[in-house]
Amino acid sequence: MIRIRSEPRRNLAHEIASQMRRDIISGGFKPGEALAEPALAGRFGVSRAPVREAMIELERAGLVQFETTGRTRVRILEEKDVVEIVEARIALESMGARLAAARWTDEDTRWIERSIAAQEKAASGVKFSELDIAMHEYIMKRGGNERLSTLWQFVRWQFEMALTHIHRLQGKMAPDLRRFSVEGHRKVLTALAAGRPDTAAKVMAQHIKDSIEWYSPK
Amino acid sequence: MIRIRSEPRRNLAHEIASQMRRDIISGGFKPGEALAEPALAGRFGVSRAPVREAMIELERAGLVQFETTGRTRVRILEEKDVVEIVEARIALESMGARLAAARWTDEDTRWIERSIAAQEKAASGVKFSELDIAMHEYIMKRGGNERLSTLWQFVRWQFEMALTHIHRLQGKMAPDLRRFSVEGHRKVLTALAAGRPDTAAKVMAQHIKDSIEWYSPK
DNA sequence: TAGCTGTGAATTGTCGACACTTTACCCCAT
DNA sequence: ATGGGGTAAAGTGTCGACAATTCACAGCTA
Repeated sequence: MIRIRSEPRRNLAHEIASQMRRDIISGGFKPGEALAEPALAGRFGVSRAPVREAMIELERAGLVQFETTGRTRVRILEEKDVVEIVEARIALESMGARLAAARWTDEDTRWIERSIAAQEKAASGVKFSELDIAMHEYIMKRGGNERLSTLWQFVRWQFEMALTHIHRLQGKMAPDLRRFSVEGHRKVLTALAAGRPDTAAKVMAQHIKDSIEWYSPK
Repeated sequence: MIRIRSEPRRNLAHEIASQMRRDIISGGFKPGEALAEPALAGRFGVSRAPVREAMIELERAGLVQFETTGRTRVRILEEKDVVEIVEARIALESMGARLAAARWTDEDTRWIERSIAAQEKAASGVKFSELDIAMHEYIMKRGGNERLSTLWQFVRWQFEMALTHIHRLQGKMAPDLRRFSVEGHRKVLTALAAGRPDTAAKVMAQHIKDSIEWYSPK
């Protein structure tokens, strides 16, 4: 297994940040919703100190925004934000794929093949998205650049948050998207397995660009 | 002028984080040095609460690292880290230049030309580096993607921190680097002014790759 | 009814305190 | 000298408190 960070500081703040992150991404907290520290402290059964620290983590991850008055709200994602998130993904993942291609092994190929197989059998759109993201994460980590992976995590969470709303807005995922997306994954794998950095970067960029257009058809 | 964020939350924590960031980048705190909260609180004349919050900001920016025991130390940058930082810069700035090329105006061209002129007249290597970074920052912001700019800021600070040590290690900056670097800037400007996204991305990547090799000659 | 205003309630920013953990150092045995 | 153990000092994680600020809302005015 691949570990990205040595060990995060294990304290209540980090615990709370992780839980809140999951809740925000899954839509448990709605965009624009105010996050008052006393309420959250009560919810988690702690004092305000760890809650405040958790909010800073979430703000840095872009899931939450501070107002000039000090209030904290769940970040609101608009059309423009989704474009930004995808552009950031392309920037980071192109480089990630480029680096990964130079270090790719047969074991990596097998991992991706298993993932693709699972994607094809995924029972739901949500499950498919999880497998999709997990595969992209694997490639990013495989690139071996911890900073790139860390930056990518931030974008990934914002992307997942956006995905939750797109799903809610558009109902079910377009059925063809999955087939189309898997096709893209196969192309990426081919480039990676061939050890072609330039090709891998280009194919990955195209794959991300393609798949997002299924969500927001212009 | 271009603003990236609406307004940061104005509190002591943010103030302290900014000051500490400057001090760490400039080498006032040495890599590996322990940052004890009581000492910092005394130094800034505040309690530990805002100091703790500032530390979280700095950790997210990668300038500081938490140990599993809770202690905070100034991050130590090794050879491998510099490579990672440069790769991250290439990923982000290629995309930044790509986006900027699509929105470039004559006014932007004039801004860069003024910057290049100043670079040629820069009295010291440090001053040159400042102008260099400022120019790269301008292009990033000009890309119009706030997330990309925010991520870039993190990498930028780490890069500046690394630069401080390289300067200290190698003494003065290689005199030819400046001429060489300015040459790269001119190529970037040409691609931007021509409104060629692909070219701008490629030239920017090459420029960053080139300029770093001057620092760490293999 | 619509808009303004004042007042009470809620929230933030910061502080000092305390228990628990980690570190540093001294002393002793070898 | 050197290494181990124990103890004091220092540091972290969390808490509750308080002043200052912001918000919500009822009541008043036009």
